[in-house]
Amino acid sequence: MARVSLKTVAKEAGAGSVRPAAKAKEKSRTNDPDRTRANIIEVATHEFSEKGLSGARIDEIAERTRTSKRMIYYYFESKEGLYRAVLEESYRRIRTIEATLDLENKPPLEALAQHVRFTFDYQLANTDFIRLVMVENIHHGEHIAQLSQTQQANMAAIDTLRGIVQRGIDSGVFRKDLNPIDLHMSISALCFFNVANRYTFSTIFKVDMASPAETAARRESVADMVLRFVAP
Amino acid sequence: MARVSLKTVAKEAGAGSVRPAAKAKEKSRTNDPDRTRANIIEVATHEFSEKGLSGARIDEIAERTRTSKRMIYYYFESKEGLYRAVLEESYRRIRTIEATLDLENKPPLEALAQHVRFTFDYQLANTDFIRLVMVENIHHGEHIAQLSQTQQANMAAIDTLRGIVQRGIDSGVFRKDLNPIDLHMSISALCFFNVANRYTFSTIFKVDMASPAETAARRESVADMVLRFVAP
Amino acid sequence: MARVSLKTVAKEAGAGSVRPAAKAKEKSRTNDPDRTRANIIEVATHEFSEKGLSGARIDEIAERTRTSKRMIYYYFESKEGLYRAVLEESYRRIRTIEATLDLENKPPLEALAQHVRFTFDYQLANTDFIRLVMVENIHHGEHIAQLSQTQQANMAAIDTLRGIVQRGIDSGVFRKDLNPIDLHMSISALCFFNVANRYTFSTIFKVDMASPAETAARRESVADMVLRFVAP
Amino acid sequence: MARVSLKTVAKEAGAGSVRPAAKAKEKSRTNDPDRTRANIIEVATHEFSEKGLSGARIDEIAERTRTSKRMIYYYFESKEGLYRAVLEESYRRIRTIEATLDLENKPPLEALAQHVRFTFDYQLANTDFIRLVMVENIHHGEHIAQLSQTQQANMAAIDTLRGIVQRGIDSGVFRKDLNPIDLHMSISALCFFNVANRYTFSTIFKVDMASPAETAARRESVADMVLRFVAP
DNA sequence: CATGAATGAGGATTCATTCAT
DNA sequence: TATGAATGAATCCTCATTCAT
Repeated sequence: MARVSLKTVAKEAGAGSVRPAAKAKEKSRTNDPDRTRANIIEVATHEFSEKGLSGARIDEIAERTRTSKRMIYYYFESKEGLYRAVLEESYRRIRTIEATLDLENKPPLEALAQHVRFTFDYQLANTDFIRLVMVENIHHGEHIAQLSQTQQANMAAIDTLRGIVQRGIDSGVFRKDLNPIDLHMSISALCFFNVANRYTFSTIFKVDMASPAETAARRESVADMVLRFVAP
Repeated sequence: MARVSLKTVAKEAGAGSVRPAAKAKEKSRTNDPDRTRANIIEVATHEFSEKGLSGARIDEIAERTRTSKRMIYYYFESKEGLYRAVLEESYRRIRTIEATLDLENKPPLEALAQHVRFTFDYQLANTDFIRLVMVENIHHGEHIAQLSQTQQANMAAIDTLRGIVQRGIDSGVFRKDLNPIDLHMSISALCFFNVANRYTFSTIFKVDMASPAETAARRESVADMVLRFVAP
Repeated sequence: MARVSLKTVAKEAGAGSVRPAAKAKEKSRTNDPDRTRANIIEVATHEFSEKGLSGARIDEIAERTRTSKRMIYYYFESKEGLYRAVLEESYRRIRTIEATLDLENKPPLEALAQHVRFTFDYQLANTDFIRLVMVENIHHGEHIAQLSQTQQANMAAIDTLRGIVQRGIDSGVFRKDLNPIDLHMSISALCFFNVANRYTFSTIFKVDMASPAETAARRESVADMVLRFVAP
Repeated sequence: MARVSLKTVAKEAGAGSVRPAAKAKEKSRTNDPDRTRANIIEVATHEFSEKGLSGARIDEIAERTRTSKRMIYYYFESKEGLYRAVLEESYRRIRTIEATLDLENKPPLEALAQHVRFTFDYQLANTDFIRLVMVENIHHGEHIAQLSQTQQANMAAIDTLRGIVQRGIDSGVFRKDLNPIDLHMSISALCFFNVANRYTFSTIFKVDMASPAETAARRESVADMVLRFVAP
């Protein structure tokens, strides 16, 4: 069963934003709107994910940016505008990534296992995204609701999954009464928890959920649980 | 298989604080420190869970209280002190509740199913608690870490579960390589997600995760997934 | 020339308030109004002298007291009332002390030297008093002005000094045009500075004005300066 | 013997900040950071000197300013930050002034007399500075200790004095065993007292220490005392 | 496009003082 | 007398946002 290595799911946030000439904080005038925007979003993504929407500070975001506070307002209008842009970009990224995995040609069981492990690894490697989702839920999803249909577009994941499920049922290796959305929710839940509740769980159960050993064991347990769930 | 009804797991927060004579906002001098404290915690629990630590406002909490802002500082010293008290109380409550379920005398499979359904229902009925856990994780668990060992004490749930797992393995109805903590994590993850990620998931997948129908179906799917997971 | 040892001018504040049975903070009910009052004043004297009138906190004073905050208001009515009582008591004490020195029977030069050294040592040993005077001057003397004539009564010091000056002039060892009040002011100024400006002076000139060596040298310099000043 | 007139030592605080067009409280947006900063410091100097660090109110300072409370925090971060800036500026000013007096070319006795009278007059004319020093000592010099070495730099006064003393000893008009720092302390003490303890002393001795007559007489007495002190 | 200065509205916290018992 | 609980009025400080250049 092919494994999707962590390298494959390398941290997405900020990927593509490698700026060779950008020495630490020289705040040189870029005059490249796209880069400026991208830089702000990159910084803001991290800040919002670390401190939440209310906890993040525009001043601090501006400071870690290659540009100034004024530009944040110029491009995003308000703190919430910036937050929405961050949210949108994070969701856009995951959609893009999920679409690149080619699982269509693998046998259903293998495809499902790979999908689960990929999801697990992706979430592990993109804690910023996971935490943004938490933040958004704390805010009752009011900002994601404001994004256009396209922007909040149904994740590619569910389509992939739907395909796998169908092929699995058709070939008789999955049970017939599977609901793809329900299955997706279970997979999400199992993967999400590891990142989202890491701190409280680690504290209460005196384990380090972020350690490689725990992580590896957990990944297999999750995959195992999902595979057992779909078996006829 | 006995079902634990929602009634059984009625919302805990505020239980015991039913004060017959307390008309809305009469703000009379109580001179009953316990009641004052409890009232503040009750209100604050809700505010923090709704808006997060940074998003909640002491002024607003005070306003919804039978007492004044000054009293919050009198009893809890600071916003963070209040938050810690809220966290502690929420955890204390769940520990108490979990300990009351009598699953020891039921056959392992039935006990496990009941435990899963209870967990699912408790979390559903106590969204404040779930959201507080999210909030605390957004804050990197720094406040729960400050509570004493006793206060962050290992949940009763894990002990219950350990017992069930042992009995299940002994009687041959569970597979032998089960890890109670791992199992607990899976159950938590599956139950938690339904409350925690309700908003983003509902928005993206155009379903109402809070609806009774969805909820009931999901509860069974979760129980099913867990039972399949432990099967030999 | 007789020296008044530091022992002779032992710290006044709190003298007489030695309470044998008062173990650290047991807050036993005293039911002895005078002792309660004295205890409050003792504590308050120190607090006001350390932090000033605005800087001192009633809560903190109460806490260091054998009694409670309520008693402070019971006895002194307000923070300012307490401060005035503290001021009054401090001035009363110095008057009492100054009157006990018997310098009348000593030759003028020796008497003056002894008086200067005593003043120097008394101030050194009673920094609380000195600092209270500073505090009162920061507040434009408005509280001492509220004390009755008797309470702000001309210090005994000036009478002693007047006597010495007269005898010195009469016996020809002092010059004739000495003004006792002016002389008193000079003596006060020279002694006061050592305690009052200790911190800024020590910091700027990198010396430790509170050290025994500095102190001893300074005492002699002051005495020398005064004696040279009165010489014919 | 040349006298340094009061005019020469005109109140320093605020010198240079004479702004012809600044009508009382027009609060127009200046966009001149230096002026804004200077204006805040000028006002704060007076407030802190009048009421002490704890007694001064940021609100009140802001109100007397051409700008707003927010700007105080913009430039000085906190009440203590503002206080430190005030302290630093006051010390900077006196250093500057002291350095401008040309006493090097005058005969030692005359130079010393002039130095003493100048010190006396400067302190009299700059009560704000004197009172700030008192305030700082009430706070145990903790803020001056936080200024950099340069900022708390040894006063120019001591260098001047050292030169005079050396010349006086060399020319035989001063006694040989003079210690410049000790002499400086005596001069400071004598001058300081007149301003610092004005209120309590005036109240107790029923004189108006601030009156021109008292002041003039005292200036001469102080000069006299110092000159007698240095005589061989 | 870009920046430092400026701001009003709010937000956490503190304090002297009073009340109920 | 004595005490813990309670309070209103400040008081310090912060934040998202806007203006002048």
